[in-house]
Amino acid sequence: MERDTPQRRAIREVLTRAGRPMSPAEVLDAGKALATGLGIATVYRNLKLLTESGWLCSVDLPGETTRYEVSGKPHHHHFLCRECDRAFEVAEHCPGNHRFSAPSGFRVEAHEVVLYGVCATCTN
Amino acid sequence: MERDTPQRRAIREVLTRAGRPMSPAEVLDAGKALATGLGIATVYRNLKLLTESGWLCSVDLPGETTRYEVSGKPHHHHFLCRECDRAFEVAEHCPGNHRFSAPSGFRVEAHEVVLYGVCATCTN
DNA sequence: AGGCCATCGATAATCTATTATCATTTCTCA
DNA sequence: TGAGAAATGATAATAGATTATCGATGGCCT
Repeated sequence: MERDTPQRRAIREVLTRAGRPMSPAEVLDAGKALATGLGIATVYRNLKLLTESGWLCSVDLPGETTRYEVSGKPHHHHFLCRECDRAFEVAEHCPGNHRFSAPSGFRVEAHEVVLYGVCATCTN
Repeated sequence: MERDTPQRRAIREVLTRAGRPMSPAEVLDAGKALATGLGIATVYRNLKLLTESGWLCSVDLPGETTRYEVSGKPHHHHFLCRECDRAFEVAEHCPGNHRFSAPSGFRVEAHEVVLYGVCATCTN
């Protein structure tokens, strides 16, 4: 059966609080504050488990390591801060799938928009 | 000085003809037809050289290995075929940088749009 | 033609991310 | 409470991409 461990609880807590996609390393760092001695292997194991169970979903950004975010959120895109290298969710204004056209013969089934810039924290 | 070798010529030829971003492995495959015995090290070396000289630019797509395309083209996005895993350029209709808004405090400096689907070749 | 040295090909080495191993700990339920 | 199995942490192993090494080759200039 699936057990309720402090480590697993910490990992879920971290991702819920953050509300943004996090890398395994980020989850480890933040998780240590909630579960002393937390190891990277445990982080990877649980990110995988939680993803398979549907609670998390993976987020790939160009040239970046895979991040994970709590699933079930409405359609949104991502913002990557060039300063702190953190990823954020951007829910506002999506041009919509149909707005992205491709040459004839090409069938567009999905799209991904990544914004780059400086986040609110790093701007100050 | 920089020499004119059959290998380097082949690599440039391949990327020019293709007109789309190619991975080192793709360049190697196609390049072998133009330069017998072409090796992967030579491909990497020249992709690096050509990128540093500005003739090529690198293209990162989510979860994909870095690709390279001839630089100097106007603003465009990329299309990744789920069938053949080839990347293409998509020049048509860009919503424009200003159309992608982010929460207040966030400064958007660039954007990347990646379309996923089935290319014209794989559709048939 | 002759020589220098950029370049080549093969492959070993490196790097980063992720997974496997294994002894130990600790949930969970009877 | 006690046993069994899931979970953990440390770390070795793996995987894929890219770079370094090195002896051999061959452009390019005199």
